[in-house]
Amino acid sequence: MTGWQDIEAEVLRRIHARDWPPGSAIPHEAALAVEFGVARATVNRALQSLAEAGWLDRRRKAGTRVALHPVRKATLVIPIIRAEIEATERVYGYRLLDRRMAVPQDHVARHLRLVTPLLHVAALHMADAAPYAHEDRWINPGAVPQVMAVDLSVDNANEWLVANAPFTHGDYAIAAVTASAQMALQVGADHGTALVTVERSTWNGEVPITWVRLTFAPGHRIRAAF
Amino acid sequence: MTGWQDIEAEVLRRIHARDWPPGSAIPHEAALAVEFGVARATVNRALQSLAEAGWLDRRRKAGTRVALHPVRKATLVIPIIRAEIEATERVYGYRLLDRRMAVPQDHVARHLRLVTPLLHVAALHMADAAPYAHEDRWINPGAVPQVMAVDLSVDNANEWLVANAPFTHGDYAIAAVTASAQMALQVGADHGTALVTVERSTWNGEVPITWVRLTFAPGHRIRAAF
DNA sequence: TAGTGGTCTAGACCACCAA
DNA sequence: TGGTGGTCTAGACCACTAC
Repeated sequence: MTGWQDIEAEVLRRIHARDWPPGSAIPHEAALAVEFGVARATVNRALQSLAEAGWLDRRRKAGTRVALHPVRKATLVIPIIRAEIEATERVYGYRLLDRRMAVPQDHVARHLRLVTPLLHVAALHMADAAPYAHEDRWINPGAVPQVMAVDLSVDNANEWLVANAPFTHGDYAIAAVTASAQMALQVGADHGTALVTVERSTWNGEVPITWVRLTFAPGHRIRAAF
Repeated sequence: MTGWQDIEAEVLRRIHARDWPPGSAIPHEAALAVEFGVARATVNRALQSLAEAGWLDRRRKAGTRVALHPVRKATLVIPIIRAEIEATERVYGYRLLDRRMAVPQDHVARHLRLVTPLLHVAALHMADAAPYAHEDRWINPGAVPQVMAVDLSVDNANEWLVANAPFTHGDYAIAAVTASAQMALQVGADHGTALVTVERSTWNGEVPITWVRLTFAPGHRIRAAF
């Protein structure tokens, strides 16, 4: 009846109720284990979960304290664009705009720490035949040589890479840009409209895989909950 | 020598190395426990961690499989603006622009499910005396009556609420807007510039606490790693 | 219904670090 | 240096669900 999630909920209740105000120390694990009538490992599991969520600060010997600034974290899911569109009952569409080997622009080269020619891909993702997002991508063929043989007018790079290019980590940046004349045309916006962009790069250890900038159609919102 | 994090690393290595390709089943906990020479609980800890990170799909009876689409999650830290600015060695500044009771705009009222008058606050956050972000906030005095007595020209609402208004959850939306003439003036942009906005609402159980929209100065980027 | 993951226990030892 | 959290173990029972 008393699982670690019950204990987590009760501790969180006490934090919210200010029984244990921010900055204060809470009883140590052994004491809570006695109070709740469970093994210490069970309390430990609950408190670790709360610490990971940012509610508690735990240090050996110093004990456990309620976080002063509950640093909440919102989790952004990095989606497959097709899935994101189909989740809202719309029909996904895709069109390849460009595919060529080229030396990357400075900011891409610097970010990926590569100056060799890369595979450049431009494409458009559509929802119910309306533009959804423009994709501007550079792929490192040194990391995924097989990509050169893929017909990217059929398989889109987004999905092919997810399925075929393992990565260990990456980074993510969201910004706002004013639509250029060309981009306005692509995403169905008026010239000068503000658009959301997401830039992402992924790595496999020290090897850069790809850099991509998605420019979304006007009105796009990136949502998260916490 | 063999802790759960070592096992996590080894499993992740096998996933990256395609020893266990996406979609394939991996050995069950008991088998891995034997292979690594540890207790099943230790293997369980490692696999749970990987499942939470999105690398594995686990279901009772069905076993554990490598995720087909490694749904990576980027973690957005929700910052105290002062801390964000001071982290880059700049001097934080704050100016209250407006404070009054008012009936909220439609979209705010709908979002918070409240039609009563709320406390409206407008303020400017600065970094080294340059505009950093404009804050447009509505606070529910029914949830935090003490806020009415706070001198918001000294204590900024952002920090006061974090320290004094416990919340259980919230939501988050990022968008791009074209700077209005007035907003352009506030954040030091040209009229028509694209600006990043972040809208956030927080709740304490069923009780809405506050809705806020931050409009950042031109060029602002929201970053995350994964 | 049986196989798999989810969790609990009681005890133990260790790592860290504030006092 | 002692108190605290971090982790491991061996065993157990339970919950879920594919078959």
